[in-house]
Amino acid sequence: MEYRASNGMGERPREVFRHLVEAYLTSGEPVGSRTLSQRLPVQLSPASIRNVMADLEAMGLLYAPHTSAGRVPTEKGLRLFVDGLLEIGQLAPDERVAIEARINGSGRGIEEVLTQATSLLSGLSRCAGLVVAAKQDAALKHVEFVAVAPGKALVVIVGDDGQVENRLIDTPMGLPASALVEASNYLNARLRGRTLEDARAAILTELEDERAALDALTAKIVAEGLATLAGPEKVLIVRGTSHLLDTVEAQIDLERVRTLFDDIERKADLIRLLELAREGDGVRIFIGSENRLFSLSGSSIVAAPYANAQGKVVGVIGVLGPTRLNYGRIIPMVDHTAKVIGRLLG
Amino acid sequence: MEYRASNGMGERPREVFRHLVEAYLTSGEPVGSRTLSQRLPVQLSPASIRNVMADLEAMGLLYAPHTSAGRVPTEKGLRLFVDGLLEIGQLAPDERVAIEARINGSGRGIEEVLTQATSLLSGLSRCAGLVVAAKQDAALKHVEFVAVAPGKALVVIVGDDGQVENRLIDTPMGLPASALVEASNYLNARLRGRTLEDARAAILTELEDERAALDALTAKIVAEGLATLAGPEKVLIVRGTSHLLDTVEAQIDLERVRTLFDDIERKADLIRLLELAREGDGVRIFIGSENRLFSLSGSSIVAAPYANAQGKVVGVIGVLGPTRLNYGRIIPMVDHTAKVIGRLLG
DNA sequence: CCTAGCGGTCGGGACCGGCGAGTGCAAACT
DNA sequence: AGTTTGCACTCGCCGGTCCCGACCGCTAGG
Repeated sequence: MEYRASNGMGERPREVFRHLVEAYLTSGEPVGSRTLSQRLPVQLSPASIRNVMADLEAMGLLYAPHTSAGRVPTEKGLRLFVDGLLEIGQLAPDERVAIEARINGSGRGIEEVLTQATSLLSGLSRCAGLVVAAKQDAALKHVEFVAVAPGKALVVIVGDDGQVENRLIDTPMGLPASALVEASNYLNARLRGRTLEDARAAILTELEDERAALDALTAKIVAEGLATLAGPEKVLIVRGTSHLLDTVEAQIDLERVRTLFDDIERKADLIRLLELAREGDGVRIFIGSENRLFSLSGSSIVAAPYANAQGKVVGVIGVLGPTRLNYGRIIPMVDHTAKVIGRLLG
Repeated sequence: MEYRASNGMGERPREVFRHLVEAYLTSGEPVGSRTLSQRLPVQLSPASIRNVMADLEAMGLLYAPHTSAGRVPTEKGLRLFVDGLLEIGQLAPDERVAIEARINGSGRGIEEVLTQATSLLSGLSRCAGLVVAAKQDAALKHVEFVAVAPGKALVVIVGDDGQVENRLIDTPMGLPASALVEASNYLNARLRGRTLEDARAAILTELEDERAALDALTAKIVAEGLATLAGPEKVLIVRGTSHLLDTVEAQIDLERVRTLFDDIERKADLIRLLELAREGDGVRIFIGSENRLFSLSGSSIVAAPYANAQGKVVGVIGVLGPTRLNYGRIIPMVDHTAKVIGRLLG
């Protein structure tokens, strides 16, 4: 009569698997049956463990780099581990304090806070730290057109979060100053408190239907201003990349690290990947080549979204390291950092 | 009767030295007397060359990593080489074309142009590419104060080069809108066409002397606006860092590369170093640990300032790689890129 | 169902010797 | 005197061998 867990594994295999992964995570080397039998809480001979491991290997959770080496978890195995078996540690009190102190202590600018948080995370986790701050869908507070030269005007957009954005647009020659003022007023009346994406479509259709009480020139300015606001710009901050060279694996397979650096610089793929972490509000974990977006051969990402005062997700912060990283320690770390940032944005 | 050059070296030693460095630069390995004797245009036996090399070693220009290895130039030797002995090659026509096409073809935004140029440089030189764009002393075109919330105003500064900058300032409660307009007008009248640094001191003293025809409130705004404009902000763009892992040396001495990455991220030192390249208008070269600012152990920087239409230096572009890089090829490359950028800014 | 033991496999580290590149010195050459 | 030749010596590197330790799978026994 045996207890069967939902994942279709008996109690013993599960325990063996869990300890194997934990041992692997700290050592980075293949784990053999002997080591495991010493480590396991229940008394179990190496031979029995070998049998269990053979089963696990058949399930695709483990593999042996070569005969007569220990076993290593596969990506599938790691996934199972983090999904079900991982016991998430408590954040060490000193780390908790460090995070709060350093983040609260940094300057006021939002970008500065994020930079601080990232480099802190990278330091604590000894991985690369990442932040994506989406500039796009913050609610708007104010829009202003400023003439800067004949035929040129500047659109200044101030977000609710204090973020400021500006674009240069071309204006028709001989545009009266009043048109700019009018355009500003028109947009401010409609945009305030809404997100850009939100308002844009509505205003554009309104303009097309000529329901707006604007003269042609002003309407043109408004349209042009809106168009430039389209760009879904994201900013990506990366810190502590040098940690990517720390691991033993990196020394062997330098080529992999090279492509990783290139990917980070290209950044587009990385941003797209991190965007996936926005859905759902917990920590998300991407292991190895689970997704095609990013050639993270042998790398994992642990990322958590952070929200502003209105509970709206405005960005993602996380950590990038080898698949073999201390998930139990890093997950609460990322989680807590995201929360602290969220609190600070409120 | 022997010809003696100004650097206190005979003709033969100089030739030997030059060829040794060139050989080293392409191979990266210590160069022995036999190899050199084959390479040298004049017939000379290995033994004679050994004698010459012994002299050069005594002068501190060469050193042998161990007995019975070839010689390698010291930093002092490299310095001498680039200063006097280096024959600067012509830029290959296809490279010239590539540079011009890619830079001219990129978008209009100045930052985008620089990013393109940097990643191009990094690609061609197979090193990391660097740009420092100084935001500070572009001439100003327009300044505007925009009220965004009670007690908050935005200062928008538009530079001659189209660069836009903004800062949030606190304003006294109950500030009339007219004060902001007045402040804008006041500053525009005085700032236009001058650089920030230029105008700032003058205006501040004028304010203190109360010579300005402004009411107290407006004066306060102007002062506050000016204060926030102080920051000598620089932007650093780095591309192609993965090339730093290319060289054979890197594989051996990963630790060095690690600190290099950290330095690049910290960026402050790097910027300070690159700023040195602004003085004088040619290409400047920093070899190894010649300067204390930056722990560029084993790294060199080749950098050139670029100027705007007014001939004012507004930034520095360059390349960061191992000391052992093909100076003859890279120097004209950096030089030309800087010129193309300058032309584009005009 | 577990355990103990056996035979087999494989990677890694230590050791050794030969090879080649390069040096320095001294003697011979021009 | 400067240059070349020859020679002895020093290293670092490479490949081979050997041994050890860590594992595994299998089978027999509790």
